[in-house]
Amino acid sequence: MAGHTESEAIETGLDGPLLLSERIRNALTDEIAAGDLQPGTALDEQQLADRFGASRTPVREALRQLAVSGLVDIRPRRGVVVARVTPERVMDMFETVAEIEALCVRLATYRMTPAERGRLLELHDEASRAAEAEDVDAYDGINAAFHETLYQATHNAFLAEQAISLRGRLNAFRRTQLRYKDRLARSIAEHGAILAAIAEGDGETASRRMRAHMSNAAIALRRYLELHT
Amino acid sequence: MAGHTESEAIETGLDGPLLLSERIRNALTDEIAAGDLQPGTALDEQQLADRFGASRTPVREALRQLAVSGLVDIRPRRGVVVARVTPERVMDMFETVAEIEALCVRLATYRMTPAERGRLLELHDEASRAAEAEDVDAYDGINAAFHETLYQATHNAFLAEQAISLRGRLNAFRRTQLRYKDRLARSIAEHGAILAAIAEGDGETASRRMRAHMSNAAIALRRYLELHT
DNA sequence: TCTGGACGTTATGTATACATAAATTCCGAA
DNA sequence: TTCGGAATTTATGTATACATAACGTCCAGA
Repeated sequence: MAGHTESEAIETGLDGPLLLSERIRNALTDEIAAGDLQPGTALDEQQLADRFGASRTPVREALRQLAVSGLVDIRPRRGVVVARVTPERVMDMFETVAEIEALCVRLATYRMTPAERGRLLELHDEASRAAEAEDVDAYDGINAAFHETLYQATHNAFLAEQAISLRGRLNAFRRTQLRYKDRLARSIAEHGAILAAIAEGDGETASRRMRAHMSNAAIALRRYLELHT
Repeated sequence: MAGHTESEAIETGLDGPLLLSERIRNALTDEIAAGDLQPGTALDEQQLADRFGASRTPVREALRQLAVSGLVDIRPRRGVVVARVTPERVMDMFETVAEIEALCVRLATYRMTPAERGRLLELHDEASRAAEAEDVDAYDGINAAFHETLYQATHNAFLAEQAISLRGRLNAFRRTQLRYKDRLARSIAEHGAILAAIAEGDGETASRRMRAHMSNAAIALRRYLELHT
């Protein structure tokens, strides 16, 4: 993929060791995504600087960038906190991602190369095996690859970037959910149905099925949120 | 609108005078969007600091945030330049925005309140009058309001934010284009067709028409790009 | 004249210092 | 004891200073 990603606009990926501010940004992103830094947590600049063995300057830069991504809230002169999102907002995000995914599938159906189609089938097989082995982590990884392959197959680099970015932002808030055993199997089945529609070249059907697929995940998520808040 | 916008995550909009870094960010955003700062232009930190009567620190913060938004490219230790986008990328962006708009219209059709529907019709009338008066600037403003009203009418605050943000990013690159007289009239007609579908509650048709509407604008843009590059 | 490398210059990346607004604490009055 | 406000403290916002990598220049050699 020739297109430059959001992050590449800063990192370039070529110039050897990352800048301090970049390393801090990545670390904080990971920690927020993993839930190590829970929503509402205050982020003290000096404290973070000490932790990373840096001064406040690169820490500040990292925090400002995280704010643009929506991962933290900055209240001028009142500090930075990990963004606290309401369940309604999470559902809004989920619906948005679902619609974007549906959109990507539709475009991808009409534009993907045979190689990309093959890659999707391959990933689907891998996912099935991971599901049978009940290896949830492996499934998660393959699942992400499946979706990202779809994004790339739209042959719209910008859209793919947006989709990846959105998916990442959602991940940051959907903690350790969706580990129900039957959800995994159903997810596989739903992927299969989507692939079938793609194989027939029916982008509209594929799109509808993807929306339903994401919607099912959202319903599971809503149940989770109602239980654990 | 209760939802907090991307930028509000930083500005809050309540705490009186904006931070220096915010003012600089806004100013640079406007200048890039207006084309005063052309793609490829190198942005010297000290120079900008002098211009804004500030030190390098807030300038740097502003530049980092612009990089996350994709308005500038930062190459570590090699400086900041206004993002140079290829025509292909602009077309990718345009297609993405078109699909998002189509998506918004579909959701909005099924969810908008009578008040929102009335507001759309009102804006449509205003736009018609501006078009007849050939007041392009007024039309631009009303047009933006029309689209933003549609975003809000999805009743998905996150999606609305994304749509506004994407539209803004596209604006930043589509210079002083689309001033063909007939394009304006056709744009009005297309809006009318979209509204008609909305009135009938036919979200799918409204969505298709919006996609076509944006596609027409994209075609005009492509012609412009091919001519002026 | 052209190529290549060393040197000097410049701008970025980071650290530190200072100003100021917000939060906290403490004290006095009711 | 409780409430209100002033003083103190703390952390953010900004400025400045320093280290270093990238760039340009200049000169030597072919």
